[in-house]
Amino acid sequence: MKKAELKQTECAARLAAVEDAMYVLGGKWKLRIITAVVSGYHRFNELQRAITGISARVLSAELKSLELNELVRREVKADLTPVVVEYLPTEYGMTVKEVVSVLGNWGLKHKKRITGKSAALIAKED
Amino acid sequence: MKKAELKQTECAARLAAVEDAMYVLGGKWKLRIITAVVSGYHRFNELQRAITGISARVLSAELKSLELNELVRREVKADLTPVVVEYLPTEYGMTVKEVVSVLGNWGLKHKKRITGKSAALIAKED
DNA sequence: CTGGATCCACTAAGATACTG
DNA sequence: CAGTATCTTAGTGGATCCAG
Repeated sequence: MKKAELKQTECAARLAAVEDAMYVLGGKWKLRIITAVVSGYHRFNELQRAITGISARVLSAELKSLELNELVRREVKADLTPVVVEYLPTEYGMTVKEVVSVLGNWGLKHKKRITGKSAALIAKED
Repeated sequence: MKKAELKQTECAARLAAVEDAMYVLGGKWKLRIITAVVSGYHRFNELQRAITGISARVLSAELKSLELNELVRREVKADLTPVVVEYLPTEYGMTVKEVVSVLGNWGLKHKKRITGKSAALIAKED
């Protein structure tokens, strides 16, 4: 395999990794939910109130996904009624902070660059 | 405004910035296209061949979006037939490299962590 | 060759109602 | 309280044909 081909392969692998990350963290709600959990909202209905606009259905699905990826931890506090369920942050979940930070910084810079210059962020009413 | 409220505001602003970034870079194709352009594919059909699976419609739309955000530059080489159009990387487009890098690293680590442990990246056949 | 136009399929997500 | 079930809607992307 030649050098150029190696480069191609590396590049594809990087892209695949990026897509994995997007798959786990992307979408409309995942980061919001992680943030909320980290911020101290632990109960289901608490989260639904904190995250304006999310439906129970979606919140439920997203929490399951985050739990599978070990970004939050689900803990049943009692098996008597009323059942108390808590979603707690994991130490691993904290590792997304760096990602969020870099992404956020770029987004901020980009907005400054583009705002007023054109309608680039158009159709995404700020 | 109290300290806690300030924190909330900051947090919301960060999230908004992250979402802006996601909006500009996210989706199925944007990063792929940027990568392809940076890698030396400049013509429309060249890009379509390089990016396996993309349709002309989507490529066209994505390129417009990227151009609006100044991540690629569209240049018409001749106004005679056959018209030659080139999509070129901008220096600004290079600033996404850091983002891609961080995202990619996290994605890679995450895959290693999760693979085999569960079906977490499930339904996303690798 | 470079796309625009049209039509269609798929999926994410909203609304609402309901169960243990 | 903590979800699930069902229905519906909106956005995204694919396929195909067509025009400059």
